[in-house]
Amino acid sequence: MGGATARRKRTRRPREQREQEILAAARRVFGAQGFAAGSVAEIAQQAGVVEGTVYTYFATKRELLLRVVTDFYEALIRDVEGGVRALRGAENQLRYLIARHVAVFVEDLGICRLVLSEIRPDPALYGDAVLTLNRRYTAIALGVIERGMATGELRGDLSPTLVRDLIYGGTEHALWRYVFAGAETPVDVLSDALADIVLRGTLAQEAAGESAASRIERAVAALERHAEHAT
Amino acid sequence: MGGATARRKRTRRPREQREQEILAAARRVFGAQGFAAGSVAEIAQQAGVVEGTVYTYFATKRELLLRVVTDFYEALIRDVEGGVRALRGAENQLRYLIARHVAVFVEDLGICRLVLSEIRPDPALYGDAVLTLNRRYTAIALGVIERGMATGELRGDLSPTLVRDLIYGGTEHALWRYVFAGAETPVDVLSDALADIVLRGTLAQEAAGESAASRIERAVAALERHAEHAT
Amino acid sequence: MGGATARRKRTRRPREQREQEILAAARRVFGAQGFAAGSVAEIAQQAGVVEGTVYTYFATKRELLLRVVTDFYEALIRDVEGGVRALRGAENQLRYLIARHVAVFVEDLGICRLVLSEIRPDPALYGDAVLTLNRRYTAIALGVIERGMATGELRGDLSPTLVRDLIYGGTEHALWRYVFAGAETPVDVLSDALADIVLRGTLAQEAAGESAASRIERAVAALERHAEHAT
Amino acid sequence: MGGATARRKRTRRPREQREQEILAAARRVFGAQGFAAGSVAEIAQQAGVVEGTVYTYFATKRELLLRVVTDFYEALIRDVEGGVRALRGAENQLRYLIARHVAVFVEDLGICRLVLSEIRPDPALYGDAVLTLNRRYTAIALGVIERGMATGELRGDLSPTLVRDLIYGGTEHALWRYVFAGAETPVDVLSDALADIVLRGTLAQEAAGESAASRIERAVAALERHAEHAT
DNA sequence: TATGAATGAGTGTTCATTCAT
DNA sequence: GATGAATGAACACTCATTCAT
Repeated sequence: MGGATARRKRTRRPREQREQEILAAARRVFGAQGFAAGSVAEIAQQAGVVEGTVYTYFATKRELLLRVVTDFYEALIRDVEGGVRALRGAENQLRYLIARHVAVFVEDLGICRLVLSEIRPDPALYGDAVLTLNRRYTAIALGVIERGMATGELRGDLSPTLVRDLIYGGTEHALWRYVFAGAETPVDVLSDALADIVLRGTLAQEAAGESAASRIERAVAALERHAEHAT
Repeated sequence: MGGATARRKRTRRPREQREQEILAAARRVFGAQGFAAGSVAEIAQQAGVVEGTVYTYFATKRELLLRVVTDFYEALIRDVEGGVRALRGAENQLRYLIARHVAVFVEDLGICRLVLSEIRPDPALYGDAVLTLNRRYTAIALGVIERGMATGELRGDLSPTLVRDLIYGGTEHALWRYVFAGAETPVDVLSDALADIVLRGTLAQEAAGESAASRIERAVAALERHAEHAT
Repeated sequence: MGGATARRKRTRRPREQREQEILAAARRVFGAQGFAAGSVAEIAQQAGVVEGTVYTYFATKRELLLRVVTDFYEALIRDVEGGVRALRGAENQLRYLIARHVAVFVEDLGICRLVLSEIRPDPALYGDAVLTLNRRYTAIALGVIERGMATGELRGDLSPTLVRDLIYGGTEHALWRYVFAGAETPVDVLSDALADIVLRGTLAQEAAGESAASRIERAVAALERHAEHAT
Repeated sequence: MGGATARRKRTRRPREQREQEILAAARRVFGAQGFAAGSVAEIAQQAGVVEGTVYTYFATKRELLLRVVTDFYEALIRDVEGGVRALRGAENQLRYLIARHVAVFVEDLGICRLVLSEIRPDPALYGDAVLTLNRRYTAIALGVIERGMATGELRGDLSPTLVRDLIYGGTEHALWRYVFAGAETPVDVLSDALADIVLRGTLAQEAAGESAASRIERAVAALERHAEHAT
């Protein structure tokens, strides 16, 4: 009729573009609702296609999920590797890595939750692909730590992998609190505090009267904590 | 044997005992497959009863899950609180807490995975009961840290909650590696190493004491950043 | 122990009395929730016995229902037969029957709804027993009508059964409106109005200027209608 | 035939047609067994589809029911309104309405039973949609009655809604007898007889005109009763 | 006789996947 | 290649009834 009701033009798009639209929709849906709860029907709808079409691009729901996660990880790794290369010194680099990890968690909470809560615990999903990507991602930190130990900037008597686990695990754990509380995450403050613990430890220096600097620092830290709680 | 279908003998047990059998089955099934994937049908089968019977003991699948988790947490808390009371000194107590956390993770991986991956992210499951229990559990570490800071045994310029997050998060992260690798977890070695990092930090001593100047600089910078946020 | 917690004395009651308690509970439950929705479990609980006990008194849920209905009908019939015998004249008796029917509907709405909505439509429930009772009940009206026709007090050219159907059906239909509206039913007014229609019909009298009486009557009826709508 | 399980050929039909097939099946099943007792499984089977297919057309069993009833009512209302328009005079129109009501009850007993016995008593089913339709249907009779009273063709001293209740209620009641007896319903005879009673009443003429005195007495008594209630 | 734990067939509903068009 | 109607197996949950105690 050529009437008002927009008769959807059978949009013929390049295959590549359609695929990206479906991936974007899947990322939104999986991020918001998780893998199990997010339905293929909704992904199709958000991508502006029909359910069956999704299956011409991705053989199964699982495969679609893995592509979403893979794409996410690869962009992240590319980005972080660049960032590390631009810095000098293990401490600087570790502080950057922690800050970046905190930031990505806050920005892409949905995907992070997806990986941690649904993919990682499920052997059927957490296959070689994701495992490899995760290793590549955390290997960045591992490299930094190992080089820091080699140069003597970091203590050499600790397991590098454990240090790395502490960084990522501690970060995630700390972030959950903000997520559950529904509070705005103080990204910078949190990153610094985490880095401090990992780098300097929690034991008081044995040497008494150590330094004016540390006393000032302690005062600042107390100030920060106070401010943190006040907000 | 010989009969086509093993006609279940209708057995009768004290209520308390049946309940425990169902709880044990639920713990196995939920631990192995998770909450969503674990079916009531399988729990019933493993408990040696019929599906309907499960519902005479627990009103919903969710309620059954919560009982499983509650029972688990309460035994754990009782145990850990006793352990901490028996020790003196923050370092000793933290080392014990880390070791115990590692151990429980290894022994009850299924339940831990369940709590971390399914209950915690889902507001419908993560209700007051589990929230309270989780707080009680992590509050043990928090108390140890705060007392350590008060006595001066631990550095007082760190956020106690962050230290706690680092302990639990780092532990969990480190353990996943063994889980995925299917490797036997070296509980003692791992516990000690984690404790070392948290307590002593990763920076080499020279670096830690490097220069008053640089530490003042960093402290001021942090102060500045924080002031920006506050305005 | 003899403790505070009232250890329920194994109440040993005469069989007859237990049966009455169960019947009373069943009447409440079926009346409030209907046959399908009312569960044997709840009836047992309200009767203060255990599910299995119900089945030592009544073989099936259906049988229990039928006893409830039977008891209800028999008391009703006994009562109404007595009432009719005490009156003289078909008109008086019909007015009484209508008023009584309206009243029982209002007082025992639950049971009436049960009979009309669940028993009557279901051949499996509406067996000989209820059918017979219903016939006995409506036969009272039938007898009145037939005797009225025989004496000439009522028009003889109408089907007695149809007149009866009109009385009962019209009453029920009119009452539903109040039930749905949740309004207090004006029992007396409604009874009279129904009786008027059945007895006098709706066609205007052919004879003009018939009577001062009918004009007054009409005015009163209009007044009533007005009041009815105003509340 | 020969095959162990009749492997259903996957057929494809225009959406509209499938929907009608499912609606027809639902009408049969709900009509025969009621809403609660009729299962989606059987509807699907009778429609020649699989259970899941039903849910691609109707979101819930309840929605399917409402469509069945809505479709039924709308066709009925359309038909009856046309019929009334074609006639002149309140008596003629009422006779037509009664006859039509009797006929529809006989033809669509299942649906009528459904509406009266399951939908109307259940607030969850008897929502706005059905309520409105039912009002539209009975409003037709109401309009006829009111117009008849206005023109003086019908007695003006009766409540129009009560007259309507008598028509519909009496009709329904009378019909149950035939239904239970399993007898062929004499539609025409029944319609005429019902109309006679409603229109002319049952009192013999002498009685109807018996005495101005007694009628005045009754009217005054009614007025008194009503005044009591009003205070 | 009374108990109440146990049964098991049944319910409506969901959704990843397939395949005729 | 794209479609979307159709599939079918699975799920949590209910409840009248049975029967070992």
